[in-house]
Amino acid sequence: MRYWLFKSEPDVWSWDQQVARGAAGEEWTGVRNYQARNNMRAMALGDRGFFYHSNIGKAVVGIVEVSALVRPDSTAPDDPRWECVHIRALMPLPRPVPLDLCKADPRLGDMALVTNSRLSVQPVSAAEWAVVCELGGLGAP
DNA sequence: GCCAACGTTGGC
DNA sequence: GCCAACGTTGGC
Repeated sequence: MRYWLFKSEPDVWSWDQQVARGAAGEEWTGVRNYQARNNMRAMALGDRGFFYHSNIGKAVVGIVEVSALVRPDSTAPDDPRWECVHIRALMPLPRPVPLDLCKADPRLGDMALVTNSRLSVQPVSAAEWAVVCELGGLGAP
């Protein structure tokens, strides 16, 4: 299983809205960046991802799961370049992990969230995944 | 609201 | 294929 991070501005699409979709999940529309799209092409069913609130909040707030493989983005019907996966909410982080906490943690120095702030769909390493989960109050010993 | 960083577009 | 101009993202 691989790990990812999905960014959303909460006034456009928030964690609460994602949760409200339940197990049905939701199409992750709107990505118009090749790197981000390519990351979605690399996703497998059941891959996990962080749900990150950009702009407002600036924190990792929850965990999602890839619930449908990449397919054409329904919001770009005339442009076959753009594709997206579906994701569903699994659980919130007991404590949201703010961006500045990620920046301050030396173990996350290479995380794309820290080094490439403009990429909206990012890969997360297994080590980074474990650190953010720990900071968020999940799976601590 | 500003602006730096970055990606994309299009003229040459 | 280069690169200047432009647009967008997202932190501050």
